[in-house]
Amino acid sequence: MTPGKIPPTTVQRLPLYLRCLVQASAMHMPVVNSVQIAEMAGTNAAQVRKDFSYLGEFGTRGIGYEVDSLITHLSKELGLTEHRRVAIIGFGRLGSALQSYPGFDERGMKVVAVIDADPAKIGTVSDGITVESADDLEEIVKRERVEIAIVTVPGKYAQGVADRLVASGVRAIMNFAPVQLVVPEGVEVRQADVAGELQVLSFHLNPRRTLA
Amino acid sequence: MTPGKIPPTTVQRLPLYLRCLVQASAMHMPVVNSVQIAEMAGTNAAQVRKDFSYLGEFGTRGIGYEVDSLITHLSKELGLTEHRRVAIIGFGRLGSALQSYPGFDERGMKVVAVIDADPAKIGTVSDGITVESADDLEEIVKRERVEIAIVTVPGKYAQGVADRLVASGVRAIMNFAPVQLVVPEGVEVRQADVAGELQVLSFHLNPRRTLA
DNA sequence: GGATGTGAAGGGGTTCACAGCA
DNA sequence: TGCTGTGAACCCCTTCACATCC
Repeated sequence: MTPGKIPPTTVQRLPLYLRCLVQASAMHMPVVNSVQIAEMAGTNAAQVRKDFSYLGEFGTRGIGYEVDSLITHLSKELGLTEHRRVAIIGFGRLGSALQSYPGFDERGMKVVAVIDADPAKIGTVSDGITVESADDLEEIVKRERVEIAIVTVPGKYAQGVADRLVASGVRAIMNFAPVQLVVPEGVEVRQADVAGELQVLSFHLNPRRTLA
Repeated sequence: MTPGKIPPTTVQRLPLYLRCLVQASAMHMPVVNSVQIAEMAGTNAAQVRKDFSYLGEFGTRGIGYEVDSLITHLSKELGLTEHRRVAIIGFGRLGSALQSYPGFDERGMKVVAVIDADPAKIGTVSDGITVESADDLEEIVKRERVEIAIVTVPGKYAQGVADRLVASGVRAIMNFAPVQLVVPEGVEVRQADVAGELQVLSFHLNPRRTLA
């Protein structure tokens, strides 16, 4: 198939595949087939092949996929050829936990700015990065060429922060505040709602009628 | 429609609706219609009505939905009539950030145990809860009647922890480690992968062919 | 009149099954 | 032979449009 359009559901699985392939590479497996990838990723082989086929023809019939080459392809597809420049807005417990998360660096993310509104935090240094004032959000975003923003401010401030981020040119936001952000066309938001996820789990705990 | 089976996609939206309704209640709106809910939730009115219809007939034609009554229904459906008993396994930065997250209590979750393997942390008290040893995981889970476990241990320990949780009777796990957990039928896992989410955002930043 | 509840239509995503190629 | 790549079938979810009821 000619690479052209990639279904959103496929995009969502790409990071998972990438993780599995890196793992395979670390285990010195030069080649893997779709069945093996499916096992690692917890899906089925047909799904894996279909997903990869949207990106191009990377496999060899009768053999499988060359791991390192596929890692390169996926990384390129995900825009991870160089680290993405990330800002964290809101340096509370969650924000600081995220800043020091080692998985970011390993997976193509680089935190380049940390912003908070609390004067007691502003100016403190954490992991080599100085916490800066929310007042200066716009110039910080531009100065650091921020590509992705992680919002961990209290819910009532989240929309305001998002508006300023968008106005400053940010086109990708990960929101941990439990509010639905409204953003213009062309800006991508992903919502993280831990309490909501736990509520979904809670649903399944109920002794109930079976699902559809 | 006779309540019977609820599509997984609908279940995933229930926490969102609940949040919106609580907000509407706080704004002293006694009744809302599907258009208003859709606006708050960022979906469309047909979706809202269809979702609610899986749960029963809660609305009044020509009027809309009585907010407080709908909150009660949704809470019941999500199994939140009393707080769910949650354990946090892995008291690193992320685990401790989650423990002190006020949104849990507001939304039906109660952290009843915190477990870690680090002797330096064991015995310390945080927010009224004593950090206990991972060695005692099984008895802690049973003693506290843990219903939902949040796993924030390093990736290489996550599967082992999950196995022990399942063996102790836990049937709902929220996993923050970047590994795919394998669990028996009947155990529900939700995967939180922040780096993966950022990679999805990164994909959308690429100047590229349009999506399907 | 007005908004719900719901069959029916429409659109995607997943799975199947096999053609195609090393 | 063996595994990929993919059209087609299948299934589920979303959206539409309207009958239904307050």
